[in-house]
Amino acid sequence: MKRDKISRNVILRLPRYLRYLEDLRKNDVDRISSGELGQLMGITASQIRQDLSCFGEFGQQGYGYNIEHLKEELGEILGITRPQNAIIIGAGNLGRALIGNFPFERNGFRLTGAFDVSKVVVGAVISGLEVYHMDDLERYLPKTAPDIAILTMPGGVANATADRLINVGISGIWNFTNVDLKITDPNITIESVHFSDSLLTLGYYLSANTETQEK
Amino acid sequence: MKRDKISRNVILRLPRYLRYLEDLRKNDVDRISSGELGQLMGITASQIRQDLSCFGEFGQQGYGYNIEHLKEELGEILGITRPQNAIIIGAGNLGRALIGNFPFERNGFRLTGAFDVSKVVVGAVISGLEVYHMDDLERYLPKTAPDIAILTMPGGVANATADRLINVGISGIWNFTNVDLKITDPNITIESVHFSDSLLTLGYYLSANTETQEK
DNA sequence: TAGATTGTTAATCGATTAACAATC
DNA sequence: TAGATTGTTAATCGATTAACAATC
Repeated sequence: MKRDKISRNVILRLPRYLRYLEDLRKNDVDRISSGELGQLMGITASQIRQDLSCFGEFGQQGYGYNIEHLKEELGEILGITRPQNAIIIGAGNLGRALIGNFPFERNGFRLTGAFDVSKVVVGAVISGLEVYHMDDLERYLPKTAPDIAILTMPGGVANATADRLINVGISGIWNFTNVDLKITDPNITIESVHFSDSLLTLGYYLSANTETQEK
Repeated sequence: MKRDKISRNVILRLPRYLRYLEDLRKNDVDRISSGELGQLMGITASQIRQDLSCFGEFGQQGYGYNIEHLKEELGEILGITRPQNAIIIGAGNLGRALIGNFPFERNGFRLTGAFDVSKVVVGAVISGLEVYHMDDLERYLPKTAPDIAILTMPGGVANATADRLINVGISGIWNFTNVDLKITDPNITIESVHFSDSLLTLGYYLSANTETQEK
């Protein structure tokens, strides 16, 4: 597959496609045309067809797309069918929120362990998941067998922790700290969720709107 | 200001600029050229100068940018200096994580209340913030005076809740639910943090990498 | 079959990068 | 002053949209 050349913009739209398809299936809709889906999502039919054509031919002329089928193809592309193990570093409020509520399985991941440095949480079991001490990372490698790590600890130690995790063989990081990880290895995939970047953006548009109204 | 035409791509980079400038200030750096900053951030000097020129002239030929000054200008643009009131809807794990740990003040917001529907949390005080019942939203409007609402409740009720909040005068939403809010009013600003979209993206790149290696 | 809709090629639009005169 | 670096205009690159032949 010539996945190398597919632009990030396309990739970022795939999960949204999947969400809409899941919704449609829940409402017992069987098929949809790119035109209808585009209307639903607020984008052009062209864009949908272009995006999907990066990965194969999933539709049928005169019919559109079979939703169940397309949903499965997208799931395949996004790796949902090949679950990866994840460990979570930092069992504070955010870590616990993810452990307790986030549907990892439905997104192609499996939580196999949590790590922290605080004596208050180490040894605890949160929603069935054991919390180990960060010092024991290596000891629990056979048990946790992590493919990726989720960083929910303070940003100050994020880069040092990331380096350590990469050293033990992790290949991806889901980064919730408010720092850009300085990783040079191109084989390590990093996805960041920057809460404050998002909120600042909201702040910008709020201010911009206010100014417009004042005129 | 002709803010209307500024592309979203530019806006999304502003918080990142601000983060780097704050870091530099912490390290007692006073000035920086677009070339140096670009190197640091992994983007071109041209892009930085283009982005900033949307908002004004903050640099000086032959010198570069005064970091403290630019930092303040960006803060101004992002509205940090005009704090907005925020209420949080949903005092579950994620809500509590935000209440307890997120630096709202530094990002131009002030938490004035939390709302939930569960008897377990209503009436509680979390990190100094009172949790009211969602039924009492209107009653606490004078006290909370919200400009925006943060949605951390289940996705199923997100759209109904958003409508209700807009009815009581909110002008922005920071959406953590995994649904696209169906809001038609163009004066309402919505910023979403879609955890699972982000994780699915990570899953895609992990799969793509594996395939490449297998070749 | 006729109508609908795909996948894909071409045209357009917008965003990023390069270049450079202005000037600190 | 000479060197450095800006803000901005022009050139390039990439992404989105439009168009259409192929075909279910």
